[in-house]
Amino acid sequence: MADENVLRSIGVIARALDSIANIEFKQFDLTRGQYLYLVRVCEHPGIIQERLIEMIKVDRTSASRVIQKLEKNGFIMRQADEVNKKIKHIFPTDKGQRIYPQIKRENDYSTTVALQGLSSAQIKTVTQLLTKMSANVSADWEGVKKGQPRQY
Amino acid sequence: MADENVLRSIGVIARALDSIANIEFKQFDLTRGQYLYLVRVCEHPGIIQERLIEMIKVDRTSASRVIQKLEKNGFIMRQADEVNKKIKHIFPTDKGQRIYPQIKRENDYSTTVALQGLSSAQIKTVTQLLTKMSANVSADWEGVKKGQPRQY
DNA sequence: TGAATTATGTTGCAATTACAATATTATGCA
DNA sequence: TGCATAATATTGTAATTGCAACATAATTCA
Repeated sequence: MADENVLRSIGVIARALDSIANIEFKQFDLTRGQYLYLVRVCEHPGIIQERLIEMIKVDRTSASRVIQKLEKNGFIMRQADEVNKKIKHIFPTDKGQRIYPQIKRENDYSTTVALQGLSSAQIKTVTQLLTKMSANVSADWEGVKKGQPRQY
Repeated sequence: MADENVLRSIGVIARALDSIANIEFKQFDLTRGQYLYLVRVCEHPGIIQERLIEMIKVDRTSASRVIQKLEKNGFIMRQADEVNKKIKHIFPTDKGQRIYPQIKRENDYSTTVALQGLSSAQIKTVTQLLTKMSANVSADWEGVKKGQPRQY
């Protein structure tokens, strides 16, 4: 079944580029996994933890710890909501914002590498299809994380 | 830059489906990450660790430990090479082989979910493009893992 | 209106992961 | 032919990760 290679390729690309990014961001004092959160916080200042979790599909306990660490190390800061005592808004600090262009640059470079040899039309196609696939798996992830087994 | 969404979608799909798989394989006494190795060993009996590492793009120390654990728990067995004392061939045990159909079934189901709404032509296209992208990032991964910084 | 349920975030604990260093063996080269 | 280099795998260590349980607050519902 050739279709299975879709997910295998996705897994390989994700692991390879994640590993590369973690290694490359060590020079900015970002430890494993931190860049993933920091870049989203920079692009969505004021976001709350729950929205981040939904956006990037990570475990809530991992997110809690990474965000604590990013705050401790001065990359982000958290602000309580004025009305809703349950949520805290996350903002990048100056230090965090200064690193954002490097993360963008690395991400753009990795994208260039990954897309090498693809035409503009193919890039557009693969982008659209992956966006759809991402949306497709989203519901299953939420359900399984909430303890609802998938039936198959 | 819309192109950056390619890698973001890939990351989301990979994390979501990996998390789902780890949760679903707990019932087969497979712990986090183990299914990834076991399925490849079942499909490539006799493979050596180095080849597995290249195939799935994981850290060699992680691979060493996961394989040890899989052996300890009776899913695989290792055999020294007759000629080359440095390599060990990895085979699935009966126990390991019995779980293979379940891993395949889960993987097929996840593929079905991910590809929902895509036509056959689109599936073929995205498969081909992802295979190419996977090959594209492979060289960078090997270089960076060997300590060679990327220039950009 | 008050209890039940859901939402958001955190902590204890144990397992996993990866860096750095190490060990052993095979291969390359002068 | 012997030394240097590369290849394959492992271990010590510390950091990260996720399950299960927990805490607090908001929302739902009878």
